[in-house]
Amino acid sequence: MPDAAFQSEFLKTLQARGYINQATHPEELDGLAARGAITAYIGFDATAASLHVGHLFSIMTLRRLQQAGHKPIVLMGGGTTKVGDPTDKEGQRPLLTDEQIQANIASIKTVFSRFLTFGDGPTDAVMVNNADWLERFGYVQFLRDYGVHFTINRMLAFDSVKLRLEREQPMTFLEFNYMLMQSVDFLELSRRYGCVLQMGGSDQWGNIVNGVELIRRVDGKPAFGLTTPLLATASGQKMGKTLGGAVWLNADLRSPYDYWQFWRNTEDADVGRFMRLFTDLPLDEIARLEALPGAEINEAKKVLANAATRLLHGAEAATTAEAAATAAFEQGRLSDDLPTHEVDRGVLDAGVALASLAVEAGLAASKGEARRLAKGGGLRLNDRAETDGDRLVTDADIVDGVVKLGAGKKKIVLVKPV
RNA sequence: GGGGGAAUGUCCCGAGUGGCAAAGGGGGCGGACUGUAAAUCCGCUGCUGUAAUGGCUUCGUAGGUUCGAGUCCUACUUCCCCCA
Repeated sequence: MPDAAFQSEFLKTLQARGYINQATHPEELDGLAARGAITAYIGFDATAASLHVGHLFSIMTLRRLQQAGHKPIVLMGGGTTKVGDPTDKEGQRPLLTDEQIQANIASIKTVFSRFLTFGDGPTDAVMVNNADWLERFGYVQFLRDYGVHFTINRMLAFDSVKLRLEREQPMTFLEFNYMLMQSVDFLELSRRYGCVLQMGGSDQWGNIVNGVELIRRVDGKPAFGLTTPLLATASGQKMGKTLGGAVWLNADLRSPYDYWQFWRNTEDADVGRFMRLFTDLPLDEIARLEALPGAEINEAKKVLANAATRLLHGAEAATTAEAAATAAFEQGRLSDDLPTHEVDRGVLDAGVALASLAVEAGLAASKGEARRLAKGGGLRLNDRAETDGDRLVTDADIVDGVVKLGAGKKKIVLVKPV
């Protein structure tokens, strides 16, 4: 992106906070956004029961849009999920059934209301499902209406397709059509809502540009695309997977405490960038915090964790999570708000192997793994490393009503007899 | 339609002579050092079980040969390349 001085509040903010990777016709878009409210959308496919931290980038982009006085559209990919986006995947993934997709959409939906204000007002967010139009086309009609606007020559040149071909990996005709469907989505939203902008991750550039061109060609209407940078940590790792699995946004899959911990464990070099992207903290405050020297940067990480958790789970959950973390890590105390696993009192009366208990509590995937963890000194029982995975855990190990299990330094589960 | 090649530890890449739970790497997890950071070093990374030898299940699918099959044979599936 050129360092063009944007006029519109929206683009100024995006640029200042580091959301922009690429944009089509940036000056034109800026002018439009400066003159009045625009409508923009981002699509989300329903491939899992929850979105994860990687999607947060997109969600926050929509939030910025609304904050700047524009109208966001959340597009659920009920139709496109059935086809499967070939982008960045080496192979085709198994096709989901209608029921799975419906269930996923229902589960995903809940998260958006925390970041966006929905309603009927001019800048209220709306949620739509592309199954509403994509599933209504007849094959011949679809080909005649839209197929004529796409050349194979050009489609083959896009990265999503080119990479597959270069790696000699199969790309089915089904997936090949994803690009058309996404383009038609944009056209459809342009017609229904006067949507002029599609945003997305940088891997979506090809898909987005196609939509922009389709609208300009078919309807002669203005249309723009804007992509966000790929989200990676400063040390180059893909973001979103830490401490055992994806960082899901739904609370039932990843507790607020874990979510808080995820942000608390941010690398030093990422703190400023993440605060700009994932919190509403003012820029000058962020600049001050990220400049904290040495270990003081940990204060900034707490601010980040609090702000990010507050956005997703609410202020109360954030406070609770911080208190639990402070107690556990800084004071070595227990807090009821740590993740808890309940067991029958009888189990402890009889005694249960430590390894089994660790598996039950979710600290290890199998007993073998738990044993290895123990042997490596990574399994702790009431804060003492326990190298024997077969050691029986009994009533005698209950301290203050719970047995405290730890895997590594950061994962703690309280086992509570009931 | 004909000919040739390929599918490996359910995270990925990838070596593999009939004795193989299967080299190596990435990733992940754990330990040390630190600041709940990064970098670095060390260990672990199929399930299950013993103090320990063990048992079970894995190399595209299904059969077969063999004391023994990832490795050989047959059929099938999928993919790649060449010819038509």
